[in-house]
Amino acid sequence: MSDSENQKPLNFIQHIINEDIANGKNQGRVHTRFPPEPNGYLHIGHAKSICLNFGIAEQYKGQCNLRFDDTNPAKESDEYAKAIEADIRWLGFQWAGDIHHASDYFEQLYQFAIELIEKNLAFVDELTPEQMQQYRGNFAEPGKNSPYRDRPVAENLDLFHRMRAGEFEDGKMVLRAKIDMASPNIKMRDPVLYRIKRMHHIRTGDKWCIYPMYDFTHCISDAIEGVTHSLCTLEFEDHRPLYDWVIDNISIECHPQQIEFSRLNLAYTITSKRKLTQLIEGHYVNGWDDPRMPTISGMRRRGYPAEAIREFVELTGVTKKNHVVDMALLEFSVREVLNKKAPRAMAVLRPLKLVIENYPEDKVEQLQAPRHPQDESMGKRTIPFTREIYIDQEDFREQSNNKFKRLVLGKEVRLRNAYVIRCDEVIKDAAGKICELRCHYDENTLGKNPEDRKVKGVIHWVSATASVSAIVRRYDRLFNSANPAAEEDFTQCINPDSLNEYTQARIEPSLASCQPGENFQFEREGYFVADSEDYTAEKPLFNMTVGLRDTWARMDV
RNA sequence: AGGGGCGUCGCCAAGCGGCAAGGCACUUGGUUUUGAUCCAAGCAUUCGUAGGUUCGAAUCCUGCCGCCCCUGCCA
Repeated sequence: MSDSENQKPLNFIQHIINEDIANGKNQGRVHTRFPPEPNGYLHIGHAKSICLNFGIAEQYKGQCNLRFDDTNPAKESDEYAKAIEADIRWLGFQWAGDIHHASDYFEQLYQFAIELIEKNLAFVDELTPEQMQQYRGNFAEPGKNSPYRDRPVAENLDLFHRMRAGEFEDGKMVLRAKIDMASPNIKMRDPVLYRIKRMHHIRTGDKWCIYPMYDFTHCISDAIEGVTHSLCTLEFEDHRPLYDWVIDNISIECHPQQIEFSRLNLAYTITSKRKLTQLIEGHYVNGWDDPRMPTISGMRRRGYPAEAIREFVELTGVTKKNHVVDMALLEFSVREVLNKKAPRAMAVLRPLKLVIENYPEDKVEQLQAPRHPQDESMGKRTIPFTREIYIDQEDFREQSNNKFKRLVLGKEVRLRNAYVIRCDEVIKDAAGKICELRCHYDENTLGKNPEDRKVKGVIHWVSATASVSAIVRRYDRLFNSANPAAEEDFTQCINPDSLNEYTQARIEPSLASCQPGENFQFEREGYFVADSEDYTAEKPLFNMTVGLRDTWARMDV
């Protein structure tokens, strides 16, 4: 087959970059950056930006910087910055060189502001925020010039200097660009460049009492770092003329190209930082790394491999269309990765005791089973087989039609990795609840099928006497609405059954000595991960990552 | 109202004037000691809509319709 037949189609950003390279722009150099504000935890939406920026740099043998956009000390913390670094590394990316910070450029930014003032392209304004809003106009009406707009350059220079020196109260003055109050693009109506804010900054401490705004900072930071392609989300499209205006009007060579793409929205989830915080503060979930959270840390604790997240992002593509991606695609990516790498094991979530009457009472057989049915290199594990075992309550019915391929009274079933058994008797308690099954096994069915009959069902099990008790948590979607953010009150559509805890679960012994964070497939159930926080050998705790694809559940029997 | 974007299968998404890729989901068969995996097959006479240009239009032009973003001293 030819290369072209296998080649993935390029996305629109790659087309732009290819054209830039063909035209010799930036001497063929490709340099991107991931610029988070350290004011919260990274989520699936950020994962897209990370994969895109680092991915593009990788593909074009360029570089991708990590730059913290730390221009608003009111919101930022070092704790967030550290968590962001860890999440990026976990996703499998490494930034070029040291970490950058917008605050590294505060002095240069200040000098560029002075340049704008000297060119009569910026002025110090004393309008109150309310006045400024009125002067800005609206979609229908053009804005009006501030009465302070025509101050002499020298006065602006003096005032700006004194703003920095701390002579004025917070909020008393701002530095504004002098562009066009009648612009149909409201972002161009003399945007604020600097505000006075006496706040301790996580990196510059109390050195500054004025802080530059995003629109002034971001483009210059990109240019200083030699970024060639500044990739951001759609809502910044209106900012692009301002991005270009700033770069065009200061003395700097590099002019990065801003390109906007659409955010990654996932059905049945939210990514708004405010709402995520609400989930935590309202104790709807147990922290930022709760396995139901769409945060990177939540997905990690849930057992999603980084590779699966990368693949998912790749599968969703890069365009300018607003879209909402099906959860099914994420789950597909997770299963695909885990199917290959997760060792198999057996665990019974809802144990039902089963006694094999023709099996000797103190006999224990150490059965061998492959860790992976399609990958012999993963080796084998040992599973003890005994007279008393547990099966799942859902794998037994007193009577059923032959669609039910599990254990039925009077019928046979295969115990996975072990023998064929037949159920002879059901024992119930006073309330009529099934509490024990009495069965017989066929000793000639280990590793082979009976010759005279067909046994179609296979169920999983663990030894009653040689298994370990464990807690297993199963998760379902956090919201019952496909678009929780659009609900009047998103907390009203929280799924009350998003967490199901099985406290009586039993696991095969090999699972009791694993490492926190290890992934497994519990056969016939799904993929599970040893909890990275609360797993101990004494009290094993597993989280369900995702269930197996289940065509049985779709049938109505 | 003004500005900026976007409309191709249930969900993503190629396509850039020559006769609708691919993935997910779904359906149907086959293999199987996981109702998993794997394998095979099916799944848009049609590209928001109405006109126009052309031998030929998802692709070009025009009008309309729909959705998203913008009136922080947030990023």
